[in-house]
Formats: sequence, C-alpha cells, structure tokens
Amino acid sequence: MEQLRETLKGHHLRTTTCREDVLSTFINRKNALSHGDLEGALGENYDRVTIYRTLKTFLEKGIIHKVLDDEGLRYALCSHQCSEEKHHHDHIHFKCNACGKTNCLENLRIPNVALPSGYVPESFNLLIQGTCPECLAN
Amino acid sequence: MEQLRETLKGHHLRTTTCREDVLSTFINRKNALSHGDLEGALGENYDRVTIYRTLKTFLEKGIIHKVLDDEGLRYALCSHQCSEEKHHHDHIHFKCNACGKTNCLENLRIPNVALPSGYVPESFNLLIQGTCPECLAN
DNA sequence: GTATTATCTGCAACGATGTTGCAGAATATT
DNA sequence: AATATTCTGCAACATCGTTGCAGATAATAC
Ligand SMILES: [Mn+2]
Ligand SMILES: [Mn+2]
Ligand SMILES: [Zn+2]
Ligand SMILES: [Zn+2]
Repeated sequence: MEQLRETLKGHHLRTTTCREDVLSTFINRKNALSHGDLEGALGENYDRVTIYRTLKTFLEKGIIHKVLDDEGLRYALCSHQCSEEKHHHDHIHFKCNACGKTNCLENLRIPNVALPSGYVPESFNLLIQGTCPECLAN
Repeated sequence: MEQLRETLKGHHLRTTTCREDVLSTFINRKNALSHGDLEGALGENYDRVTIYRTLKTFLEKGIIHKVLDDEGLRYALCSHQCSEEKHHHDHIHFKCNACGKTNCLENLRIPNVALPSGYVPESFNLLIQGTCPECLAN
C-alpha cells in the first residue's frame, strides 16, 4: 500500500488510485500484461483511455518495459533501477504456449552476438516460446 | 515474372495478380513488410482484405514468416526451404532505429541459452535494434 | 483548512487495424 | 467451352489505440 506511493513518488508521479491499482496489478500477477489484461482487471473502475495513458506514463518513467510477444505488445515491471534516462533490459522473456503467460527471466542475460561489421547494436529482445515449468508438471 | 508463378505453384497456390504483386514486393524491397507497407504499395490495386488474406495464405504455406518488431508485426520471405509442415527460423532480426527498416540476418543463428530446469523451449525470436550499415555511413 | 496551480481523468469522437459472410469473378481442370 | 474450385471485393463489424477538451483531483502555497 504505502510501498506503491513510494514507488510513484520516486518516479515523480502523483499518486492516484488508478496508478496504484495498475501498479499493484503488475506486482500481484507475476507475468507480463497487455492493455487488455489490465482493462479486464480494472476496466470497471477506470476508463480505457486512462489505462492507456497510465501505461505510457509508466513506460516513460521507467517503471515498466515493453515485452514483445507473438500476440502483440505486453508490459512488465522493471525490476532493477531503470530510470527515465537509462534502461537495463538485456534479459530473456519466455512465453508458455500452454498457459499463454509471458514472463521475464530476469537473471538470464541475452548472450552476445557477433554482428557483421557496420551493424551497431543498441538494444536486444529475445523471446523464447515453449512450455513453462507449471504447465510441464500438469 | 515466370519465377513468381513457379514459387506460387510450388506451394500449391493459384497464380493471381495480387499474389504475384505481393510476392514481388517482398522480393524487391529487401526488408520485412507490414500489412500497412503492402497496402501503401498495392492498395490502389487490391482491397485491404485481400492483402490480409494473401499474407495469411503465404504464412500458412511457408512463403513468409512473422517478424516481431517494437512497432508491431511484420513479415519477411522465408529464404530456405520452409514448408507448410516445417519452418526454420532460428535466425536474428535487426531493426535500424534510423531508417526504421527491419531485416533478416539469415546466416546469424540465435545462440543457445541454458534455461532453468522445467522450461522446454520450442521456438526463438531475437530482435536486435540499433543502426544499420547504410545509416552508419551517412 | 482554504485557495491556487498543475496534473490527471472521463467522455466523446475519431483513425487504424484486423476479421467474417457472402455474392460475383477468376483460375484450374475436364 | 463447361464445370468445379477457390479467390476477390464489398460491406459490416469488432478490437485496438489516439486526441481534444472540460471537469475532477492532487500537490503546493498561504
Ligand atoms: Mn522483462
Ligand atoms: Mn527472418
Ligand atoms: Zn505455462
Ligand atoms: Zn538504417
């Protein structure tokens, strides 16, 4: 509760109930969320547009980052000290084809790739699809 | 020209002008194309819906494959022998933030990753963003 | 606590994107 | 040339995402 306010303040954002609810939804569900997911969870309380704008704001402030998925765009919490200036997202994302959830594998870094000369890499996005441990057990 | 008909026949597709034009657009431009790109190039000749269906058909027949991008979904030619049954797409995609083009780096394979136990990988998608050789020169 | 200012939210309207059903057109086959 | 198959265009619709603006709310100053 108070934790949420701290996070928002720390990123120079006013604390509003919508922002608190969006943020806590990200924290409670562990996986990456689309706008549609959030609308499903909070749509009765807040307007679609407000949720879009909240995502945009969180993205700009470095609270969440984009996750590319074969179904479209999702968002996940930035775990480390991402700020408005600098982001650290060289970790792997895993999507389970059984349960449909996409997760950050925060401690798995994307391996280096030797690009042909002339290519200057700046950011990386690796999505691995397959079966997650939970679904494998069932 | 005749090449196009061969490719279509080889995938058991009727040769229509729309399919020929979509296919040749992929061949002429080297980079990955979105539906919007194709609509911009061919939209005066063909209906939006027909272009959507052509993409879907090409995808199913293994003529093109999906390319994930921070802007959304694009498509690129399958260079090797992708068929309806089996696809080979463990290569890297590169998006240039300067010119906005996304390309297949067909001969760069995605490196292996040691996943935590319980995760069963099936497919991989690595997008590297940065500056391409052409834009670096300018 | 109240007034002021800056920011956020809801609503409406709109544009872009993608899907489906169906009748007529085009293609491949005989 | 006749037939069977499948492709295309149109219309209608659903989903997704953006923008402008007026009223509500939060932070700040008094
Ligand atoms: Mn992540
Ligand atoms: Mn490719
Ligand atoms: Zn799963
Ligand atoms: Zn470039």
